[in-house]
Amino acid sequence: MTALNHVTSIKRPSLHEELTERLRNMIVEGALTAGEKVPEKALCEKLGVSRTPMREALKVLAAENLLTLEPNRGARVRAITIEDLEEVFPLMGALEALAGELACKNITKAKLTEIKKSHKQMLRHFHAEDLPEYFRENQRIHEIIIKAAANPTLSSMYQSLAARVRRARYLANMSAERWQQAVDEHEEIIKALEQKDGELLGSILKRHLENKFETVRQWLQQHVGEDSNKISES
Amino acid sequence: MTALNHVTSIKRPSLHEELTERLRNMIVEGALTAGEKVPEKALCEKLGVSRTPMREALKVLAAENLLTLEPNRGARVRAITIEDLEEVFPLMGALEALAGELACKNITKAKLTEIKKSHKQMLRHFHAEDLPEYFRENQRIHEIIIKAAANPTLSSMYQSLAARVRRARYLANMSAERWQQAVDEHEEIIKALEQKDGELLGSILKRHLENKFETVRQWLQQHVGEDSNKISES
DNA sequence: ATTCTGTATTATGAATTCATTATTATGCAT
DNA sequence: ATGCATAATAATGAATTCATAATACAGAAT
Repeated sequence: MTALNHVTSIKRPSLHEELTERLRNMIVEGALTAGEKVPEKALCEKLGVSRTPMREALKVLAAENLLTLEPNRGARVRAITIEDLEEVFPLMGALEALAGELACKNITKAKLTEIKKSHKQMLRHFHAEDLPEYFRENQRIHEIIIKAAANPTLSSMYQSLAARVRRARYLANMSAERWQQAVDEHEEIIKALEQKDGELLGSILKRHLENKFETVRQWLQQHVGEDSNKISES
Repeated sequence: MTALNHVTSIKRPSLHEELTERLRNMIVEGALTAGEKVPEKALCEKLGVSRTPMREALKVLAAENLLTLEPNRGARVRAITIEDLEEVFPLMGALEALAGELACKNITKAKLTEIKKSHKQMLRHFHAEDLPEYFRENQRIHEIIIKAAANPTLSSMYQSLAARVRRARYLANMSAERWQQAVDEHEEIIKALEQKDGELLGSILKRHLENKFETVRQWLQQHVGEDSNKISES
C-alpha cells in the first residue's frame, strides 16, 4: 500500500459521456459538417462503439441544440443561420452581463491578476496579428469571468450557447478597426472589474458582445448561400 | 390530391420523447420525490417500456439538470436546495428581463389583450384567495411574455430553469402583503408593456422575480432539514 | 424518356441479452 | 453480538438482435 498512495482512483467516465464530449467537439470544430446527416453506423464504426451509447449521446446533443433529430430519419448537424445568431447573441449578452455583475461580487485578487496576465498576452497576439492565438486568449478571459460568477448553471448555459456559434465566431475575420475596438473594450472590462462596478461591467460586456455579433452577422451575410449556408472547416 | 391538401402529416413522436416529457412532468409535479434514487427497472415496468428508451430519456433529463447520473449507480432526482435557488433565480431574472425587452419590440395588440384578460382573471383569483388558480394564471402571463420575445432558445432555457424550481415556487405560500405586492407588480408590468418601454419592463420583471425569490427562499429556509431537504408533494 | 409501383436494401427504434459493477446477504472469526 | 470477508443478488453499462420505417432501385406502364 505504500507505493500506491498517490495513485488516483480510476475514474472511468461512462462511454456515452466520453462520446458526447467527443461528438460535441467534432461538431464545434467542424469535423462534422453542418446540415449533413450523421449516419449512426458509420460514426459507431469510426469511433469503435456500439449504437446504444452513440444514440444516448445523440439525444443529449440534440437537447443541447447542436443536432436535430428527425424521427425515423436520423440526426442532422444544425447549420448556423443568421436567425440562429440573432437568437443566441442577445442571450449570451444577457448571460455575460449577469456574469459580470456576479463576478464583481466574487472575484479574487488572484483571478484578477490572472485576467490581467491573460490580457497582456492577448495584446501581444494582437500586435503580432496572430488571430487564432488572440481568439484563444480572448476566450480564456471570458471564461475566467464566467467562472468567477460562481454559478455553474450560468456557466453551462453560456458554454452551450457559445458552442453553437463558436465556428462562426472563429471564422468571421475582424477588420483592423473592429479589432482595435475589441481590444479597447477589453481594457474597459478589466477596469470595471478592478473597480468592482458590476453594473458597468455588465453593460460593457453586453455592448462588447453586440459588436462582436455585428461583425459575425456581416460575415455570415456575405457567405450566405455559399454551399447552402453551411459553415465548413477553415 | 385535391381533398388531401389540408391534411396534416402524421407526427408520431418517438417513444423516448414521450418518455422524457412524461418523466419531466413526474419530476416537476413531485411524483418522483427529490433526492430519491430512480430505479430504472421499476420505472420501465410502471410505464411499460424497455430500458433502452428509458435510459435515453434519463440522459436527456440529466442534461437538463433535473436528474444527476452517478456512474454505475443510477439516476437520482435532483433535490432543490437554497443554493439551487440562488443559482437559478438570478438567471431567470436575467432571462425575463431580456424577454421583456424583446417582447416590447414584438408584442401584438392581440397578445396584449390576451395578457390583460389573463390579468383580470388573475385578479379575480386573487380576491377569491384561490392560490392554485392564481398561480396557474400568473404563470400563463409570464409564458405569454416569454413567447412574445419570439426567441425559442430563450423560451426553452427559461422553461428548463422554471421546471427546476417550480415545485418550490408553488409550495411557498405568500403572505398577504407579499401577494398584494406581486399583484401590484403585475400592474406595472402591463403598463410597461403597453408603453413598449423595454428597459423599464426588464427592470420590473427582474425586481418581480427577486421578490418572488425572497419569498421562496424564506420558505425553503424554514423547511430545511425537514426530511432531508426534499420537497414532497402537496 | 419519364413516371409510377412494387421490391430490396438500408437505417433507425426498441427489446433483449450479455458483461460488469454495486449492493445486499451470508457465514465465519473474534 | 459485532466486524469482516466472501458469496449471492440486483442494477447498471453496453452490445446484439429483432421490428419497422425510410430510401434506393428495378422494371412496367404510359
